[in-house]
Amino acid sequence: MNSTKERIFKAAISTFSKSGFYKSTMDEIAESANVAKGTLYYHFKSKNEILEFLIDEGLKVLKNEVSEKIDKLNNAVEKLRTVIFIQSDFLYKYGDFITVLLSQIWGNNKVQDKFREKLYDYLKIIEDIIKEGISEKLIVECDEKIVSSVFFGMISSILVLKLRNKENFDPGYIADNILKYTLNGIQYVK
Amino acid sequence: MNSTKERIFKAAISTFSKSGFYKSTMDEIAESANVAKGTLYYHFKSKNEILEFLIDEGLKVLKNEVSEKIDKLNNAVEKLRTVIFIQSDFLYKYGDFITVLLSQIWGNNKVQDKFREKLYDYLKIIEDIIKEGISEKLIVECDEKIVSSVFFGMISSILVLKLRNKENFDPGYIADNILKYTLNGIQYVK
Amino acid sequence: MNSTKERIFKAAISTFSKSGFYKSTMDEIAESANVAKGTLYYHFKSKNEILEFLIDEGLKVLKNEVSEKIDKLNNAVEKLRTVIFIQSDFLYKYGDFITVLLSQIWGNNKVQDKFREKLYDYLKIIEDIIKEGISEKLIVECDEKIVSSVFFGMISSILVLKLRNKENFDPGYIADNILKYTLNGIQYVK
Amino acid sequence: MNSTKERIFKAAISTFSKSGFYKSTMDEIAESANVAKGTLYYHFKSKNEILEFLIDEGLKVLKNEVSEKIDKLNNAVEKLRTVIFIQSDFLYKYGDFITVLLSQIWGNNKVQDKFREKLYDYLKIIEDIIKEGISEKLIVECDEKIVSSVFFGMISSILVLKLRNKENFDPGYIADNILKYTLNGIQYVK
DNA sequence: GATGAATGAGACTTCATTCAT
DNA sequence: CATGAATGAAGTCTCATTCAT
Repeated sequence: MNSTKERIFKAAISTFSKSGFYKSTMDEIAESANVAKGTLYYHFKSKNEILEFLIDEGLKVLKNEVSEKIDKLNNAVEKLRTVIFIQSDFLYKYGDFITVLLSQIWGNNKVQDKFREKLYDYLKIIEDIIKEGISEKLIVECDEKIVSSVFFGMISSILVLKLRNKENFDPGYIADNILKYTLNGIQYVK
Repeated sequence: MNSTKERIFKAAISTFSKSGFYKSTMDEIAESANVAKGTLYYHFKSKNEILEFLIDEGLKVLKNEVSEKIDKLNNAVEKLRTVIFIQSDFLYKYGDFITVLLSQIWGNNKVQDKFREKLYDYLKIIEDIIKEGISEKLIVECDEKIVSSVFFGMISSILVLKLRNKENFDPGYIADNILKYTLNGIQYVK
Repeated sequence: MNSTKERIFKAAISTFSKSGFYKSTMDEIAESANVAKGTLYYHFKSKNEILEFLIDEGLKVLKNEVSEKIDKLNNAVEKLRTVIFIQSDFLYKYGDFITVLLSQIWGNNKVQDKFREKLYDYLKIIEDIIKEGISEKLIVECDEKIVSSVFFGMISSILVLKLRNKENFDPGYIADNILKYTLNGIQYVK
Repeated sequence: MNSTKERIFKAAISTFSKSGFYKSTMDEIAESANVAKGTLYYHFKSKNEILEFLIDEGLKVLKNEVSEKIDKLNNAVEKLRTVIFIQSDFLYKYGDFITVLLSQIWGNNKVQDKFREKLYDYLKIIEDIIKEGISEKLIVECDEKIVSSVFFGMISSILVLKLRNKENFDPGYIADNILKYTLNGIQYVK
């Protein structure tokens, strides 16, 4: 990615996250990227394509971070621990991207369907870990579709927390706690 | 709420959920409500105000359903069970509303901040249940802000599931499973 | 004029003067008159008709005040003195009406042409006084069309003054001075 | 001012003058300027800003014409003579602009207040001439605020005359006469 | 590669007017 | 006489996109 395109990319994430995709204008993105409006169209076919590119890249980074770290581990519980930590850390580092993602995957039109498909690829990684954990008897028998969705829901949870507690948001603390509840449950057992 | 305003209200939910808030036009809403465009403006000041009204009403219904059922119970675990069930059922019945809500609460502009504030009112109900459970020793010591956010994240989880499995989405089954994992955790204990 | 129509009439003058004819809405007028919007249409055919009625009435009052006072005088200079004083006083009492009038008589469309025609009727009164004064050798030979127009221009002058000096606008002082300059000129003569 | 913006400027004066500011539409202006509607908004933020720009420019030209000619003269009476002549000539050349101006300066809303402020800058030039004339004993002691307002009122007078006598409007004749009456008064002196 | 003036479809909104009550 | 809910034509403005330079 050459430097102009990268500047546009970053400007777009920041702009979309601040104002949302629809309220962001090509003018804003161009200004924020310090290029002329026409330049956006030299690097991207359309505003939609910027969004698509952005979501592709973001999910690619997330998937890579997860895959990389997970491959070195050989215990499903450790892997899930890692997933939770990475998600929390990712949101800490790339909150703007998550904001854009979460604003765009609901709804039933084509673009949103496409984005969700990309998301499912990520969820499959989690599903696989869960299946592995079940067969290893480290995780209880459960519906892996539901559980992987719950893992995704955690991203929403963490973003809600972050937005609620802007000043002191500690991704490590969050991850630790969520992990504990997820593995052990919250019910008190005598 | 007189009948015209109600027709507009319903048309708006359906339209926003189908096309998203920004891609929905006042023309579409008017047509779907079978009124003239001007009539929308007789009952609402602006498109934004329709959205606001819609989110207010939706969250009010959700809060009422939860409060009503919860007040009859006197056990925090039972209450959380109920919350999960209601959330799942609510999403089954009013998926369109949830779609609109989840598309609008991320981001940092004024309107979204306002919507999130309304959401926090709902989360406070859950926080209270958790505090109650902790003091009753039915729930383990935990950070109630995090846990209540996780409970909200479940709404996202369930919507992801519903969108993924359009044909056979069974709110009872989902609720049962999520509840089990939430209370007992997913780690296998010998 | 029954009481409802009169309330509308007064509300219209005040509203038109505050916001101008085009920015005033029937809603505003109705609210200011404390009647329902439909009631306006019971008493007037249209918004334009309200304006027309208002200008007709206003000019009628001005013409009457002038005619009444002038008929008792038998000296053209005294008559002009009276015209100036009445104009100044009228503007003091009915500034809102003058504001509306002065905003509506320029331009070339039909309505404005019509309003100007009504105004010319007033100017003719002044022309006649001037002609009378010339034949009586009280006033120098001059073009009475020009001079009567100048007398009208004074209304603009006085409104400008009033708007500039909101706090202390003294119609008597203004009238005295303008009269002096008009009769004697402003050039210093040895 | 580049050529597109200038075309819009001229189209706007002509359109506003024909139909008045409020009845003129952006469509009309665009068509008259031979540009697309969007182009108007590329060069001006809003319809109001076109009006503002137009009034600024018009008054600037008037002030410049007056200042330029006046600076060469060193006699207050000659200066006033020049003012009257320029006003009359300006109205002959740029009647459309004067029409727009006179339709917009009455009333009490913000925009009109702003326009009047700009007008006062012009009146101050006249005030200064009058003060000068008084100190030179060329002009009688008088209230310069009133007299400068009267000079402005003449613009209204002349426009009334022009509108009344469309076919034969001779700015030189008008100026000569008004000047005579203004300096010497209209009262016959033995 | 980059620019930015120009475009025009289409969005939101306003508001005078109507009409059944 | 009076009301006010409903209308829809028409206006202002936005903005993604194009294209000649």
